[in-house]
Amino acid sequence: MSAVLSVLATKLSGAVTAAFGAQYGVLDPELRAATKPEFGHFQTNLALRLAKSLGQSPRAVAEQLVDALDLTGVCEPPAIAGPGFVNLTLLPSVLAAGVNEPVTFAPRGERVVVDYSQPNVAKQMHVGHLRSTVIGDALCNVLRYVGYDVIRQNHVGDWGTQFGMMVEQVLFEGLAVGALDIEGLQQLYQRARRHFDADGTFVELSRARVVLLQSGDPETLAIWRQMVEVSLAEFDRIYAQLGSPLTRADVVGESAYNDRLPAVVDDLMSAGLLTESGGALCAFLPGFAGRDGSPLPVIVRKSDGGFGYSATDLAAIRHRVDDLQVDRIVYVVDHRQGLHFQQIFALCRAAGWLPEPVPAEHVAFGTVLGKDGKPFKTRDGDTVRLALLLDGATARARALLDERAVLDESDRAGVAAAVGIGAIKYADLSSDRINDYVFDLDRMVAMTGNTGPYLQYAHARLSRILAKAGEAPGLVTVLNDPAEQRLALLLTGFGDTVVQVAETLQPHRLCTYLYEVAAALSTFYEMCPVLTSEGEVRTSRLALCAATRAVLQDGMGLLGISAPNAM
RNA sequence: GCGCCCGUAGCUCAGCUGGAUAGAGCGUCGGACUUCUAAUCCGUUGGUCGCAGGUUCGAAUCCUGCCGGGCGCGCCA
Repeated sequence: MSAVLSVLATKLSGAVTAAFGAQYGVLDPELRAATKPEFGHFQTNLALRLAKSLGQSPRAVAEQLVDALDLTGVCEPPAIAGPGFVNLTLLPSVLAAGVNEPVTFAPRGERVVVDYSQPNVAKQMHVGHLRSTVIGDALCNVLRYVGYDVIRQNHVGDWGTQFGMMVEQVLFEGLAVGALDIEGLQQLYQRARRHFDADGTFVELSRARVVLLQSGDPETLAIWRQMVEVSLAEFDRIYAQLGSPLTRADVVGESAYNDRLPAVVDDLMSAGLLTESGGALCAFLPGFAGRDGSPLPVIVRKSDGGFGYSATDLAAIRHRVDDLQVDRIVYVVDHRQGLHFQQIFALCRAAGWLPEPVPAEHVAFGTVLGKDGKPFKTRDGDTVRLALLLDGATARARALLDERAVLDESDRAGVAAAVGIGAIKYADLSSDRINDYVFDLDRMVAMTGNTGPYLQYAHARLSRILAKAGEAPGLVTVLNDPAEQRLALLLTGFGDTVVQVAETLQPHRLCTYLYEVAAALSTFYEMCPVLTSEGEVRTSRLALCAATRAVLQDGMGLLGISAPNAM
C-alpha cells in the first residue's frame, strides 16, 4: 500500500475505534478509488458496512465517523454522499508528495521459481510458446520488482520416446545432425514418425534406442546432444528477437531430471502411493475421476518401464523444494494442462514433497486463435513460425515509421522492432490471460487505442519534452489543473498495482493501469503546456512529466516492452 | 457422463475480490494541428451484464439450477 493510502487507512481505523469502539476498528477500512472524479480521490464504504451492526442508519454512522476523523493536513474536509459513502479528496500538497516519493521494495527473503516458455527440441516455436514466454517474462520481472528472488526455469521438452525414434532415423539415414537447422530437425521427426508407423522392425529399434538414450549410451547421447544444440541455438535467436532474457543458463530440460526418476518411483512406492495397473505404476488420488467415474491415475512409470512426463514434473518439484529451497512455484502453461497440474500438486502434497506453506500455482492461459476462431495455424494446418510473426509485426511498424518520417533512417530499424514486438507482447498481455485471443496483426499494429504503441508514444512525447527542457527535473509542487491532479493520483498507484500483479499473477492489471496513465498523460499534454509555462508551474509540470515517464518506462519494462525515446 | 474455464455496447475487452447512474478502445457522427510529435485530444452514439431463482441495506461480482461455447478426462507433453 502506498504511503498515502496507509496513512488514510490508519486514520480511518482510529476514527472508527474512537466513535464506535475497538471491536470495529479492526475492520478493513474499505478504502477504494473514487468511482468518479466528482467524488474526490478515494471513498470508504465503512458507514454502510457498520450500519447494521450498530443499528443506525448509514448516514448517521457516516456523520459520526466523519466527526471522529481528523484529516487535517492530508485531505479536504470529508464529504458524505449518497446512502453513506464518505468521499476523500487529498490536498494537492499531499498528492504532490505522493508523486515525489519513489517506489521501492525491500527484498522479501523469499524465492520463487517460474517455469515457463517450455519449447520442444526439434520443433519450431509457435504462438503457444509465445504466450508462455511473454507472460512468464512479465511475471518474473514483476516478482523480482516486489522483492522476490526469482529463478527462471525453462523446462524444455528434450526427453522421451520420440528421441529414440529420431536418433534411430538419423543412424538409418546416416545424417549429419549438426548440419541441420530447426526446420530440418522437424522434417526428420516427421520422416521418423512415418517410418515408425510403417515398419515394425524400426519400432523395435526405436524402443531399444530410447533405453540406450536413458541409460547414457555415448553414441546415442552424442546424436541427441546435437539435436538439442541445434534447437537451443534456434530458441536463443527467438528469445533475442523477442527481447526475452531467457538464456541457456535457464534451461533445465526434462532430461536434467533423468537421474532422479527412479527415486521418484521408489519413494512413492515406499509411501504406499503407487498401484500397479495394466503394467503401469500409477498413483490414484481421491477426488480425481475419469470418463466413466473410475479413479483417474497419475501414470508415474509406463507399462514399458519408461517414465512419462508426470515423473519428470514430480522430480522437478522435489528439486525445486529440496535443492533450490523455493517458497513459491509458478507454472506458466496453457489452460489445457489444468487437470495435470492439479494431480501433480496433489500427489506432491500427499508424498510430503511440497510443504503446505509453499504455493504451487498453475498460471493458465487461453489459446491463440486465428481469424477463423480456431487455433492459430497456417492454411496447411501447420503451426505458424514465431520468427515470421515477429518479422511481420516489425515490418508493419517500419512502414508506419517510414510514412511519418519523423525519425532518421538510421534509427528506424531499432524503433520498428521495439514497436512491432511491443505491439505483439502488449496484445498478449493486455487482456486476462485465461481468455483466448485472436492473433490479428492488423489490430495489434493499428496502434490506436489500448495498445503497446500508444504507451510507447506517450513515453516518447515525454522524452522529447524533457530533452527540450534541458534541465534536471525537480519536484512536483503545483497541482491546480484537474488534468494534473488526475495524472498525479494515478501515478501514486503504481506500486499497489505491481503488488496486485505479483499476487494475482495477472499482468493485464498492469496494462490497464499503464493505459490509464498514458491516457491521463495525453489529456494533460493537451490541456497543460509544459515548456511554455513559467516559474514554479513549469518546474512542477516538468517534474510531473519526469515522474510519468518513469512510471511508463518502469511499467513497460516490467511487461518486457521497450520504450524508445522517439517514434 | 464428470470436471475446469468463458458468456458484459455492433466488434475487442476492463470492471480494483459486494458499493453510487456498469466503464474503455475500435466503429459511427461532429469538432480541434502557424502552438511541447494529430500514432493525439474533446464531444456524440451505443448495454435485459446468457436465462431463472436465492443470499442482503446493496449483486456484473457470492450460492443453486438451467442455456450456449471452449477445453480436459490411462500410458503424448
